[in-house]
Amino acid sequence: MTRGGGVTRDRILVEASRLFAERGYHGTSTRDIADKVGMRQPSIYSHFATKHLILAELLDADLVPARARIRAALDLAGPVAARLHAYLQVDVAAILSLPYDVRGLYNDDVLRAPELAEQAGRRAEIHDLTRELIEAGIHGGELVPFDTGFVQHAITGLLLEVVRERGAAPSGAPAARALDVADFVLRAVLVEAGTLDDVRAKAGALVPDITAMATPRPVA
Amino acid sequence: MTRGGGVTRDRILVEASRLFAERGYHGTSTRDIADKVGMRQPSIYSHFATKHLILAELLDADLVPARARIRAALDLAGPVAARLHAYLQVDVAAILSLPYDVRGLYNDDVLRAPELAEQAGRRAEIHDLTRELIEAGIHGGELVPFDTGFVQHAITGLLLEVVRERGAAPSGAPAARALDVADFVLRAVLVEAGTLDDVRAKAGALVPDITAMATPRPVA
DNA sequence: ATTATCTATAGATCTATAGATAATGC
DNA sequence: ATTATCTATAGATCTATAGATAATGC
Repeated sequence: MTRGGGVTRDRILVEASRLFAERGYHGTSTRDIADKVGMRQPSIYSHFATKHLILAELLDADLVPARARIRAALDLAGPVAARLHAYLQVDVAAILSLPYDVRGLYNDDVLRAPELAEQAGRRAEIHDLTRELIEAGIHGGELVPFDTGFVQHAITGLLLEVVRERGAAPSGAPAARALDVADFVLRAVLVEAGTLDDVRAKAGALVPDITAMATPRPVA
Repeated sequence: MTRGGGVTRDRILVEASRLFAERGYHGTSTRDIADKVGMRQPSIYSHFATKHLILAELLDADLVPARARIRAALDLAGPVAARLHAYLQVDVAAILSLPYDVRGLYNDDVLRAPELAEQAGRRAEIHDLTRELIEAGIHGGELVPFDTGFVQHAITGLLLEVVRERGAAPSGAPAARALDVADFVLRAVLVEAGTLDDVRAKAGALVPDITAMATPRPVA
């Protein structure tokens, strides 16, 4: 079949993501991937010039929309608490809905490879923007003055662990877990515990905005 | 030198832990480790029968005391909130004080290897006991009824991320970050936000108990 | 006599390239 | 004419073992 619309390419990405999650990037050979797809090992190279580029594309599938989401949360107006709550909901739901198994993507060791410097940079940028949002909330007195870096790491840790919990398949009902994460973080950092219901209500109104701002317009 | 008291063996463990953190277990060769220690690659095998056993020993250095800590927290009497707060403090401080670079140890993919089944079992046991403590707190009305598994994953994610934040060297003042983690989690799960100061005070009193119960008696 | 190191190497990988073959598009 | 696959393979690893050598303990 010629011009299959990238079906084989997509299958390589899906199977590679599963194997990376199962055995890690270094523990997965191009032969392993080819076997799962049902082709010979060198045929992988008809679709990707190097093994690193497979991982880079998987990372970008998560990182590029994730960066758009945190930017959207920063660009919106209104209380930080509601924007943070909405951002977390949208972010968790989006990650849990990806067609790939993202569990193996964020092992720091792999991201430190020079071939993935661009992706590492994107991730650092997301973390910077997250700290910026938290800092605004602390400065405005809405959020408890934890160390900003600590809160960013806490959020990252929560996201990674929720991803590990989901397992291989995209989650059927990610909304419930997304709300758990948003509630957990806001309960931890909100100064006025009594305002959580209000924060949730305002956040609910912002969710469509963030989703819309972070959804790339269809190219075709 | 004969009978060096295991100095070389210890150096292998330290250097291996750093390399595993930097490039991952599969991305680190026994030659890489030997180079750092300053010996030839096969000499590693005078101290460890297989490469997996190096990782197993590093994992156990964390897992065995960690299991003792969560057991201690479960065995103590009194409110769950204070015990959970104390446990988190002691646990974070202990992990941050380990002489190894623990960042690379808990990538799920490596733990799934059959050679590390024993360590995977220990880790699962720690997670079970953590869920048990949380469940007791929810049942007693002290903690918000989040999904127990979610809270356990949240704690695990926080711990892993704090470890990544610390970097390669054992942290000089782990107590501050330990308190951050304990506060963050308790704020997130405590029903009565106003009782946090009281929880902290009670937890402070429990810290020495957990530490004592989890410290193995010197064998010699 | 025991222990830790060394050199040399077997045997099994792994990534990536070269070049042939077959199938579709124009 | 273009594209995706295949077979074959180069060249570089990687783990682990065999067996020699040197240094200390008794």
